[in-house]
Amino acid sequence: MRDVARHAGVSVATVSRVMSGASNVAEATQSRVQSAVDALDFVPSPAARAINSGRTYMIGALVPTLDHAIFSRFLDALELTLADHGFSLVVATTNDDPEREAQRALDLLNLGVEGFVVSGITRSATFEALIKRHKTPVIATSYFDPNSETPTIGYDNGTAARQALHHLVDMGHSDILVLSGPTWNNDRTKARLDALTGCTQARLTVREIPVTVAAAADHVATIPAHITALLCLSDVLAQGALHGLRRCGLEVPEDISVIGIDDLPSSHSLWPPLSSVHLPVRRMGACAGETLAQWIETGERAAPINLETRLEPRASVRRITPA
Amino acid sequence: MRDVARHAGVSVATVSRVMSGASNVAEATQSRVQSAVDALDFVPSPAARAINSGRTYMIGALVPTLDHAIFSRFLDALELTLADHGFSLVVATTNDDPEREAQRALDLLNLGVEGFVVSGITRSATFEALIKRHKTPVIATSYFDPNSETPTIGYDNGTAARQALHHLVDMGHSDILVLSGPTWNNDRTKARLDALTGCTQARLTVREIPVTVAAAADHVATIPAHITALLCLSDVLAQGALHGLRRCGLEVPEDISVIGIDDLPSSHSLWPPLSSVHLPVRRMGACAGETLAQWIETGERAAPINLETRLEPRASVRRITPA
DNA sequence: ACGGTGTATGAAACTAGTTACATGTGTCAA
DNA sequence: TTGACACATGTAACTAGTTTCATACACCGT
Repeated sequence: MRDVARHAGVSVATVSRVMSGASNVAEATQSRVQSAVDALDFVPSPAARAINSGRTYMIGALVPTLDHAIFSRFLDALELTLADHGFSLVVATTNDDPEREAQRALDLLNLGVEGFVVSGITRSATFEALIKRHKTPVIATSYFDPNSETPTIGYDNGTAARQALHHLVDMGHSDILVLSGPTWNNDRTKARLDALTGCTQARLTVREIPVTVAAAADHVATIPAHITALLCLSDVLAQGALHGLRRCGLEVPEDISVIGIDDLPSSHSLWPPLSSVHLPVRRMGACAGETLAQWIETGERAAPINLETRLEPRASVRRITPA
Repeated sequence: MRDVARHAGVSVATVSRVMSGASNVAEATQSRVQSAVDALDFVPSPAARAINSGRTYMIGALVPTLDHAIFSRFLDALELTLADHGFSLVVATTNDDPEREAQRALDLLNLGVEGFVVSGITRSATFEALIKRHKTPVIATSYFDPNSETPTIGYDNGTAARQALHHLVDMGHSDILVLSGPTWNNDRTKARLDALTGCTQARLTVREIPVTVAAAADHVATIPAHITALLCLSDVLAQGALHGLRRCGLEVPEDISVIGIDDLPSSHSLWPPLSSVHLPVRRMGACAGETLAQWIETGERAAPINLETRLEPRASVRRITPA
């Protein structure tokens, strides 16, 4: 900038004024500075600006993975909303590992993020200490708990699981196999599972497997004969189950009913169309972005928001008369 | 930092040394500074560090959308690789709009990104001018062109389209409907389409529709009777087509064959399993990350990389004997 | 006792901007 | 003609750290 000032025969203050939307700089001076800027290919340093304004306009998002429709939809909506508020989104993946989450949080803090959006409410002590120290706003998503210390913007995973279960029960099913992803370090899955156990209307058998199409497809080969319905705690598992059942020569829903949770965009165009519980992840992303932007601008801590999940009954669940 | 120095009874230089991995600071002084840091909850300013080092360790990614498996897989791999090299990923979506891409690029530049990963090779003049000025490394992906001015790391979209076409031709199909997404502002789709027109082994009818399951499902209701195969330029369209054909009472592949391009993870577990051309997007993400990191560290311009696409023949294409 | 060497530390100059305050000039009204 | 005021601009003090260079002191060998 000193160079530009010298080249234009003005002071650095004047160059600074021109660079940041000149308020009261003479027309002539303005163009003289602009020429110098062009001649020297001058670009102002973002870091230097940030040091003065104290702002970076960056938000960090910590998600288990980007390679899953549920998180990428969420992030898409989040990014769109944040962009509207002048914020940019820095993404880091945690693979559901709290230690890695804490490490990546530190990285983002060292970048200068002004706030965080994270998945779930379980965080390592390191992470907790970090955000307390930096006084960084954090919003937890994919979860709803009005009493959580960090504001949650999401849905009640227990309710979602119960909606799926009740649908199966309503349709006459009582021998149900629950296909779950790992509950280790995953409070969303744990909440879904916890809501199911203790249910007295049906006999539930729970199986914990990796959340992949292949694992679910392989697993359904070993389903006990008395099972009439499959409750998959995520649509990816349900898709795998559908595939695996077909491979075993079983018809859905004639031989066995299947329901999922997530309602991925592709689920309704499967064959048979997959019954599922819709999770409002786009809305969640927009809400989280809006709320976090507000929090940062006003300094007022965000309030938790509960978004409703919705049962989407489709053809993969059949009504049966109990034996 | 001045406060910490005063509190510990040392100079700012010493505090600075302690904060950045003390090399030669006396044990006693070190702990005295640490106490002061803890007492005052001091956290160093990333902006001030950046201003001195001239580094931000941020990479910007510009993609059409996050809400599409092909881009989110790519970004997942990219983020993982960049993290290994100490870089963080800032994501911005462009919706395939060059003007918006340029705007978002400017935003990211004002954040201080040290490099860009973009989709395709078509950029607005504004964008071009911007990166020339800032001398920011840019890598174009999802495309391969060894002669492009910006290095490309990706696959040949024309080859991918031809692989799909040749498979259909090999299986005896000559009356083919091509379902394409919009070519407007999308050089990847355009390249695929261009590779097909001029083909003499089959009669091609091209239809351009939005890239959604619903649009494809609706469209297949109007397929001319003589068509024996559907070539979808993306798996999302193929999935929609599969769904729509079923709705029309047509069997795949008995009544009509369908092939896609992308090979989304879910495609092989559809019914029927979808034949497709596999695009190595994970590898592309890893390569792009690796290469860009190298470029930034060494200053040596990256070389283009061509990744092979691969035909995945599955059950959705049937061999027929030409009438 | 003296000089050489090494380590620990501080003062001040640096990174690249922004901004408060002072100053100079020109216009207009009293 | 002079005071008041607006406007344009420069000076210098800020933002928050890093780094160079100088210095002080301890230790060791002669």
